[in-house]
Amino acid sequence: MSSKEIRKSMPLFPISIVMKLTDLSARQIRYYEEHGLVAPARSQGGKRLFSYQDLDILLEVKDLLDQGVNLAGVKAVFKQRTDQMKAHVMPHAETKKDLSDRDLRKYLRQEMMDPSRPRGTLRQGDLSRFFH
DNA sequence: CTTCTAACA
DNA sequence: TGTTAGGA
Repeated sequence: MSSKEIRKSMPLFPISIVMKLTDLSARQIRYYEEHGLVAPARSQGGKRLFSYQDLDILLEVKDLLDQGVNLAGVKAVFKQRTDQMKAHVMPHAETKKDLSDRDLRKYLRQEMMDPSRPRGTLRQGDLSRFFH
């Protein structure tokens, strides 16, 4: 790992700072952590210490949420991204999930707008569940 | 005083 | 998500 990445993952700020920088409530930040979106380090006293990397992730989560994507959608976006990285490092494995963030969101919106799709029915496996 | 977990008039 | 209780 590069020294740059090491610094970006360095545990630096408490939740109060992250709240101001992301405009997210402590409740939301902890909630997103529960869902595995971020994994802040802990101080000896058990307090969360966020890195620039955590901050970056939280800012994007905030952005996606503001755009109407729900938590499942945010997870999908991140998963797609990690899968893409894996495919980059291990080109051999199946090169299926190489969609860009834009393409994925475009696809999801398209599905959501489909008139033939029964509205107001948020069942499991339904793509509309990635939105509001 | 700040943050944490757990829980819900 | 907000809020609150009870601790650390």
